[in-house]
Amino acid sequence: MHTATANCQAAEFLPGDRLAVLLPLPLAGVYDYLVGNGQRLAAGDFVRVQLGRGQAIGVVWSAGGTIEADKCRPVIERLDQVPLPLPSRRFIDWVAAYTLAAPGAVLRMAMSVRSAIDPKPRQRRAAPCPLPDWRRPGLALSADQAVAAAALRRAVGGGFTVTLLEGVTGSGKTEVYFEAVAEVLARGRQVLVLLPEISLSAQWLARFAARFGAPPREWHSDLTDKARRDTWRAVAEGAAKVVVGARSALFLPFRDLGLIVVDEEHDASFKQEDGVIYHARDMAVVRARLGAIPIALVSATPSLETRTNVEAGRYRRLHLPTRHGGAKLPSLQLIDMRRHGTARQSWLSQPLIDALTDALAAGEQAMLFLNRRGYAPLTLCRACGHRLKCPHCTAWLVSHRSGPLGGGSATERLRCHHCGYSSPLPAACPECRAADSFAACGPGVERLAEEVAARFPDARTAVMTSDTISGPRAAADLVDRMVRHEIDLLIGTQIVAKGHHFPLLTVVGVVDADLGLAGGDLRAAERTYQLLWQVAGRAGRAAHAGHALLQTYQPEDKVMEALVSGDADRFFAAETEDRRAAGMPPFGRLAALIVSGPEATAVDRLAAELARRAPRGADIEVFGPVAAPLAVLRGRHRRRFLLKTARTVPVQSVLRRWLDQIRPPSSLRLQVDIDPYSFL
DNA sequence: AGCACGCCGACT
DNA sequence: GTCGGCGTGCTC
Repeated sequence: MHTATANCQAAEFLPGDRLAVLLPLPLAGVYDYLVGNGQRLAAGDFVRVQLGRGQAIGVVWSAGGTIEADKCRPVIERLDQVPLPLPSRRFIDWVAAYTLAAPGAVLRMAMSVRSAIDPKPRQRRAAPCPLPDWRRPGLALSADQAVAAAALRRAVGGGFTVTLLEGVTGSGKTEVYFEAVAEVLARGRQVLVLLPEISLSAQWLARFAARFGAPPREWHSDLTDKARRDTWRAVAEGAAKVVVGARSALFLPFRDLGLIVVDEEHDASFKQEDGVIYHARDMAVVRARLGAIPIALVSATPSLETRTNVEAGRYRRLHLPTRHGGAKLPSLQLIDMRRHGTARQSWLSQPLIDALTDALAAGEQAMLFLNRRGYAPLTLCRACGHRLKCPHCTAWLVSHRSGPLGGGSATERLRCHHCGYSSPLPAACPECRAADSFAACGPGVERLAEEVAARFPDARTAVMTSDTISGPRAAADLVDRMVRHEIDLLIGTQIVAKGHHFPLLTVVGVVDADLGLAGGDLRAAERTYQLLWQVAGRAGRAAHAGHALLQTYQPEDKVMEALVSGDADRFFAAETEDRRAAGMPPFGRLAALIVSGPEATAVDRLAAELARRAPRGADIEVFGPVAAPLAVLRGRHRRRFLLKTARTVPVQSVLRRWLDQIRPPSSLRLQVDIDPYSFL
């Protein structure tokens, strides 16, 4: 572990000194180098060093001394680049220690833009960007909003605090935290706003520009190299004042960060599931603490973890209980599918059809939500019952009948949603050779669109999924078409649940409200509640009353009852008690260990060895090994362990002691997931 | 992550 | 007989 950063303030390293350089590579630790003649170096400096036969750019981390001086090579040069600030360095160390990732792998996330750091790739100076103007007046705030905004403004400049800003959909949370943003800008410091699915937030960007007269800097995977380089440098130099980004923006080298906002803090996409596995919301709180700055967690349906922190007095809570501008929350109605069964090849019940008919007749818009991409989730052979499966994963192939951009090309393809495998529908059953024997089972959004087209031939419909949206522009286009009422009925996956605002949308139908409840992981109920509440909240955000209709086969389920009653507090209180009783997070700790490799026997052998050496203790339980639910993924066989401990157990050192005894053959991978959210 | 070294198939 | 596949191992 490398946590030596904090004690060297502005210590200078002089020629002949040994120093530790962190390289943005998944190495076990820092590498030692010598300060060369005429060099003066300090922690945080970007330096070019020799590594093997080649060169690499790294960051001076601390004093060296782990390796004999005669093995050390001199630093080639110090790069003319703003040094990586201390809070960023401490954050990298902290994340590495917490996630058990190599520190260099974490640094790599902070140095993702080589061309911004290395002067060798030619680059022109970026043109200056217009700055957000905090002096512009904001929208008029309601009394509730004004109280919350004043409290958030007071938090700015007051050191580390965590504030939950909770408010129903449409209550104007964004305008409230914009006031805190204005306060930070007035003080000349920087702001980071984390959003899930940044590429789909054109409406957020428009609101920001309307409030501050200039766009924020964006940070996400769809950026061009040039935009990425310009923004990275502007953040490092302090010229970029507001950055809105996906989770990786947390690792930008902010020169003087003054506030972090995590919008939709409950959103599961803040959990990074590959590479360095971390939860951006939790790490954002750590980043705020290390920077001694406030952080606001914003949500209509805060996570159970955040609610628990509020109850324990660790976080403060600001609440916006009503919709802004007098809009009413939608009515919410369950449709008991045991009574309102549908005809075969049909997924819309009569009450939902009636509601859609009424909305369309009134010139309003409707939305159908089904969290399943493609045409049908399963294709089977009518002759022998064979199910078409992915050759590389333990998963059914999903049939897709639309072209990649939603065009209705007639060719049917089968796709694996886990590995990207794709093939045409075979001419005959690979098992029994029967021809033309395939039957599509169950609905995806494409098939739902087919039913809608048959039932509402005059309605203008569109399907919104990651398959029909190729990038931020396509998403914005579709949202615009919806806002301009060029679409009557929008069909979509959870992409449509995100914070879009459609004034004419009055009816939301959830085709399969039970979908998220299967599988029974510890957050299934919570997640389903949050998702369905968010989807329902799309309805009736302006002058018109909204109605949400949820088709369910288990209307007596606690989630469904909570949604109809609107009593979120009681639902979360019950969930919290369940978690407390079971010693589950946030009252206990979980870590997952996943062994994977191309050969099942080798994977099992390593898993057995891990099981033999599993940690024991009063407050420690180890479950496994078991085959992962996705037993084979991308051709790799997978076995899982789950480590469950009391809150007081230092789970990282337990894991380290466990794993240090084992040297896995290089064809096998051992993945640690601290605080797992996915149990696949 | 690169970039080596290292043993087994199709070519000038 | 070589050129070259990418499997494993190291870089201060």
